[in-house]
Amino acid sequence: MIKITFPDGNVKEYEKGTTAIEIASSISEGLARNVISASINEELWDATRPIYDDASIKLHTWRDKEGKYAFWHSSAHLLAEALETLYDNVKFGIGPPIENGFYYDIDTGDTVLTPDDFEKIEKKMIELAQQKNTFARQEISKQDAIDYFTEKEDEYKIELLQDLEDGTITFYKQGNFTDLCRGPHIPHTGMVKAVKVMSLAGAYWRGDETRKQMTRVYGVSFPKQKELKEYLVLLEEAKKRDHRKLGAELELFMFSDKVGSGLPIWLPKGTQIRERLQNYLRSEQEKQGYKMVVTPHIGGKDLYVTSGHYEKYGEDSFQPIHTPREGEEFLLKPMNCPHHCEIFGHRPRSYKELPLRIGEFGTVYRYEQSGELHGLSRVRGFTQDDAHIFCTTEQLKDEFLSVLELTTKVLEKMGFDDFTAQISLRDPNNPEKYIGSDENWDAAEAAIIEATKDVEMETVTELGEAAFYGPKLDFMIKDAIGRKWQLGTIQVDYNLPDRFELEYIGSDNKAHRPVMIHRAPFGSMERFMSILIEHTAGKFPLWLTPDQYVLIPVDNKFLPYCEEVKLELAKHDIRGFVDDRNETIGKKIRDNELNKIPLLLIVGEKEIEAHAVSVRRQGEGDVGAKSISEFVTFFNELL
RNA sequence: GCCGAUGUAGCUCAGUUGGCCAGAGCAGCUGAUUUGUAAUCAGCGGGCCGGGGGUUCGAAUCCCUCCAUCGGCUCCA
Repeated sequence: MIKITFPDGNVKEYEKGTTAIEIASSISEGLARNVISASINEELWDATRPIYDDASIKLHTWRDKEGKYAFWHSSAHLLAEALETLYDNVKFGIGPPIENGFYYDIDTGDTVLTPDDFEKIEKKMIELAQQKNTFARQEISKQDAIDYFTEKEDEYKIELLQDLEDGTITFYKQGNFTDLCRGPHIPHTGMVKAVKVMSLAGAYWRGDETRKQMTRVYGVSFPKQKELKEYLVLLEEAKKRDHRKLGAELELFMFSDKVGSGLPIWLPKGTQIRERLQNYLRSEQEKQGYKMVVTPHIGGKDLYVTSGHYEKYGEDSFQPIHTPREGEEFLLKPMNCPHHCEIFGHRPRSYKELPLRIGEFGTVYRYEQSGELHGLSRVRGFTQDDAHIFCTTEQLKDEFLSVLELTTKVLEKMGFDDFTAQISLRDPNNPEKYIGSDENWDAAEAAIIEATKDVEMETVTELGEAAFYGPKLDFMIKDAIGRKWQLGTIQVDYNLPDRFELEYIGSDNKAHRPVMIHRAPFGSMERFMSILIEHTAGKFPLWLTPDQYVLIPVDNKFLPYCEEVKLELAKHDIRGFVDDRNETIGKKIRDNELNKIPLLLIVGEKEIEAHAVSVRRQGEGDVGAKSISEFVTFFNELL
């Protein structure tokens, strides 16, 4: 007998060689049917793999990440099996699960796959799935494995095998398809009830652009047909919310070939929103003692030689601007930090001035690769809601706390209430990758960890994701339809203060080097705007939206009353406009609904008599007539 | 930057064996209509068919090239 420990601490005895599925069925048959994989002693196992020793167990189903990954991973094998059945000479790279589904990188030889092939592939996958083939796990020696793929002439698998250690290699076989794989897999293919081949893309073998480009086939699969349908509806919804589409429709921003690609132009309505966001953040920052500055859009080449950016990015950036004076060169600024370092170093600083918080809505230019550009979320010119905090190591934690507080407050104000923080720390195995003393790193990492604990923020920690100059914290938010985005960031930097030889005089009357924190709650105005548009589907919070109401007269002879109401509302800081077009009321309502104006105020004879407006909320319909003062109260309650 | 797809009016899209003056709806303009909660009617204007080069008697349509956009890859100070 072996002892199995459950996540709640319960211990039960089972026969040696029992499987996770059998353990599940000892709890309930329903659970057994849904078990996909299991963690045995924190290691991912097949649910069908016999357990011979005492172990802890955690069962995974479709509901958890591990279960989904095993499910999609198995689906990737199924995809490979289908492709091998349908096409000759297909060679396989890797086929992992991803956030939403799975892919398989294949070398199709002379065959070219097109979207027209998707249906055929899906059908074959379902046909194979219905055979309810098990995923048979087999431990195999390295040589036997290489022999197998040599005979199959699959050089990609052979290359993968070269990097693996003998004794750790396993094959999985379902139906007629055998793959090199660590597992785990679902108990049998029959669990896959719905599949959709999503798209094709090129991807380099092993992510190396000097190597062969393979065809990456993306797919997604589900245990129920209904879930596939729901997923496709979600994709449709995401398409409707696409900020590039809404940005054009609502006239928030545009691009121009003549101005250049990746250089967004903010239109009046977009600008209004952007300025309101900035004003809000500015006032919150002022409460926390930030000092705003304005610095030029360009800086002398030496500035970036000092910062080290010239060496690192000079080649791939916008090239220097030359002047009539020989040898004089300026660069478009790719970040604000060097300018802010110059501000700090401008005169002697006392410890009494620290922490010194210098903020700027600083516009920067980076020559992103052409294939990277994407709407507002990846651009070549953008404005960071930047600030740099110069402080002592001892002040780090408190500064972190106040940045966390600020960011949390700001995000909640924008309607993002689901967010976590990712803490990126050093890779303990590669200490040489980082600059700065161990002491400083330890202190900075501890400060971040303690600060997030103090505010009870949910965090995930990634080792090795820190920048070479310091650890960082990134805010990850979940939007209205469940997608995750990375927003603002807080980074500790030991590098730039060093390079700029920044110093302050301590209470001991000696010079000390300050620590620098880079932080941007929004990240950039552009990127934040893109996420905000998709999160709200263009229905911005009332305080932020360009036009809060539109006045629609039943007949244009009531236009003077509209103007009167508009003036009165303006006195209460309520902004909007009168739709004075020569159109029917039905048309005006339709157009303004589509433009997502939050409040439609309809007025005619009746309203004029009662000094009122009939209120219609966007997307919700008529909510009845209100006197002007009632409307003001109603409005303020909506804010 | 790399792979693949796409590019026709402000927007959404028709338009292939290469051939009459390149079409529609919406938007725009003009006029009529004066409207009570999601599209009033009529008329008009609008296109170097992404740019350049080529093949051809003839190119939106075929070829080359550049640019942009989209989906990925790689990248993101």
